[in-house]
Amino acid sequence: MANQTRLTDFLPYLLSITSNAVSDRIADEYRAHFGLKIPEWRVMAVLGDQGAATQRALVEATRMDKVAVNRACRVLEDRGLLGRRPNSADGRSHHLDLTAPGQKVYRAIMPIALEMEERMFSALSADERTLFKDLLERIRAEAETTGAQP
Amino acid sequence: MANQTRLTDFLPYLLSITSNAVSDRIADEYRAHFGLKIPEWRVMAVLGDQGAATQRALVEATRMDKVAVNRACRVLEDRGLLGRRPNSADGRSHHLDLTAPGQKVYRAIMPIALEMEERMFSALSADERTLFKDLLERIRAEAETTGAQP
DNA sequence: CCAAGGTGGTTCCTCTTGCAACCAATTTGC
DNA sequence: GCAAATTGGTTGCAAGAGGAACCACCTTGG
Repeated sequence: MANQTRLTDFLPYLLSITSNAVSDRIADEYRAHFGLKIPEWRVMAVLGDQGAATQRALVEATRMDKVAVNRACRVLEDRGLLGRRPNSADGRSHHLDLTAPGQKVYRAIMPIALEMEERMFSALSADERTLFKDLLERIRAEAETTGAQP
Repeated sequence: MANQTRLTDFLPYLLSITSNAVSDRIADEYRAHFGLKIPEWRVMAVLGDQGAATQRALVEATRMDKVAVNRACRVLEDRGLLGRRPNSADGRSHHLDLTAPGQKVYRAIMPIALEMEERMFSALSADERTLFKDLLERIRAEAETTGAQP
């Protein structure tokens, strides 16, 4: 076992600084290419992949706060990348979907996103990436089980 | 290869939400037990392990912004957990170190921190943890090489 | 039906975070 | 030995994130 009193050996610390390094790098890229922030990119990714959704559905799909989803949607709507249509089944919400320009941007982003992921994780083999995903999933599941208590 | 157009298959996304889940969980714990935020805890961890240091050294050790370090130190100082002594070698900076009460808190925190890490990563075997650390290191190195350009 | 409670969405406010400008002290170059 | 550049630290500001309160609409129980 390594010296477990060193900050640089704490897994949560390593996880945090690695995640930050990757996020910063990616945020720069999205902003430079498309003027999109990460929340906005996430919303587009879900809509482009799954098609129309309500904000509620987007909150679940992106694991973001509903306020963050709302803001991202409004920005995208203002830029004409996203449209709202009344939800006949529920007057409180709308169906959100990419507009034609939105889909165009989406199709332009995807290759860049994949290429960036490729570059970012080029240090890992295909097997290692699969394993890494699996480890992350298990850690997250564990971290989320012991939730906050009122 | 998995469907690479799903947000939930993107490694940066998985990394981000996992890191957030772990960080939130840990932040709750530190606040509940000691009223410490993560930046403050990191400073204490480094000082407790390495002994006295300047803010500059803490910035490097914790990979936090110098402003974050400064604020964390001031909070700890106000609580009497950390002391400043003039740096005879450089009048601009001070040597910061844990006070006696600070060391007491440090010794109380460490077991809890280790136990929390243990609980959080209990889904992983010892080998998997080592591997996970290694993967994180490689990813971070890669993400940091391609830095921002002016 | 209609009152009470629940839910999607929005706004407001607070707290945190990071950058940029700044001050003081030190080092470097002439 | 002093002006210029550098560095450690501090302050101020502005953007981001998240919580709580709120509105509009829906659902359920009497």
